[in-house]
Amino acid sequence: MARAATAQGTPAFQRIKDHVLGKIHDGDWREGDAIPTEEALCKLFGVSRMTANRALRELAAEQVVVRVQGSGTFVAQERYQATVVAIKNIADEVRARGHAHRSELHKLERVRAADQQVVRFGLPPGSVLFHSLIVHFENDQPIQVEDRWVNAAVAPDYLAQDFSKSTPNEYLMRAAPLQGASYEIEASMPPPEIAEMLRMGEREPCLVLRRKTMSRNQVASVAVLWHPGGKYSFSGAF
Amino acid sequence: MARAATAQGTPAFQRIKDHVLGKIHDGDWREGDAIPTEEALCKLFGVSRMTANRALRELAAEQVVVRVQGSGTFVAQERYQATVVAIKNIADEVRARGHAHRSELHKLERVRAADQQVVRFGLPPGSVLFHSLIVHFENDQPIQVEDRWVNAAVAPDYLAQDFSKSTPNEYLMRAAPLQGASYEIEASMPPPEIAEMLRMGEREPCLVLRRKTMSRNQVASVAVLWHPGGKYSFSGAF
DNA sequence: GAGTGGTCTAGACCACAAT
DNA sequence: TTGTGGTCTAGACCACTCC
Repeated sequence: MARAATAQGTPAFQRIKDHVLGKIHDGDWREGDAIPTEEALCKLFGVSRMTANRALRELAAEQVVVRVQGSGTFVAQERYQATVVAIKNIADEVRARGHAHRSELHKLERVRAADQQVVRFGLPPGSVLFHSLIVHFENDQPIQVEDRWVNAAVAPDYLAQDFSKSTPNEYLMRAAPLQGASYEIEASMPPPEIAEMLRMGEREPCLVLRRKTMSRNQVASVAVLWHPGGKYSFSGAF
Repeated sequence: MARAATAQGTPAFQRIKDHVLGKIHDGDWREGDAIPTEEALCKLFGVSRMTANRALRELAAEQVVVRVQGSGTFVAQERYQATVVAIKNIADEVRARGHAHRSELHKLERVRAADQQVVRFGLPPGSVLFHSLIVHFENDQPIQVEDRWVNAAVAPDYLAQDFSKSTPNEYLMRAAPLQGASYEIEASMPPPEIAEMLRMGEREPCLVLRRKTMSRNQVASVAVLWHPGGKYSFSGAF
């Protein structure tokens, strides 16, 4: 009987999954090894093929195994663990801590894509972009400078938003369904303007998040988020 | 017929998923709305219940919908997007860039848990910990100081490893199956010893990753990873 | 009690891989 | 040609929710 009897109430597909996970964890089946076919598991557990199939299909979705039609099912390569930083709307994040959020709008303008932006957005030169610069405060302490360029084709009403009431993030999430994003996190010394907006000392570094978001197969927005190094960190768990 | 005919070859369960995703994307079905029952989808698409069930079950696994037994299937709350930073073994990462990796071992010692460590590890005071301090190089440029404390109960052979040949990461992955981790990313000025090991200038900041890993329901390891701000960043996409 | 999802069966046909 | 996975059917019984 496969493995020590699992709880009675456990569904059959789950018992099969547990069996396979156990074998892999115990080292009986290693990376690249073929594991029993659906047919074999049917006999071993006395279930129909659909049930064995569901177990293996779910393990494949979880990247525990790899399935090759016509060939078999194999133990997948060990996955690298991933740390997850949730991208939150900063206003929600601050309020979730029970603090007051407010923001100051420093710039809100329409610009023609210059060379640098053209590269980042992958747009024809001369396309219209919107540019905003906003400082976010938590209990009247500045915690983020949000320097953002927005593709006008994706979010045409950007300039009409009231960014004292909502954040660009909130508007963009509504206007441009997020398709994907890429980002980079780095530590760097802020230029004097940024340092001043964040009321930082001369020798304090910033934690910088650069993020590019995609919507409708175009770059929707490029944001550079500056945070005072000593007061802000990204954290998470998995 | 539900929605514009999808490609002929598309499996029925996928066509149903696409239909539901389309309705949600178009705003026809909003957060919390009930969506058609399995029965209804069976009729709409002319399929058996197992097929409609698979479509909805997979959407539930993807957190697009929430299913409540006895009640119905509902559009899930919008998820916050998550950025993913892969935790890689730094040696692999460097080699993947086609560069040479080497490391220098500065410390490798057995210590008794002092107050600070006791808190982080949740261990009884006086427990045994191992401590290592290693500098990692990419093409002879220092790119990371790895300051690590390891729970001796989880990885008893830590001191016997040859860290010129493998990294603590590699050893720990083998010795202590990873259960979970929490981390924090911040920007800060390095203390002079760290700055010297990374050959950094006086006013350059570090990108610091603090990570706690769990194994067998205990804290396995606490690592503080210092990187030169200008030369190193975390990046990813989703 | 009626409606809904959770699970399962015993077949079936197909596409693809290895031989 | 044989074995494998990919998909699907037309039923079934059960647990749970809501009325």
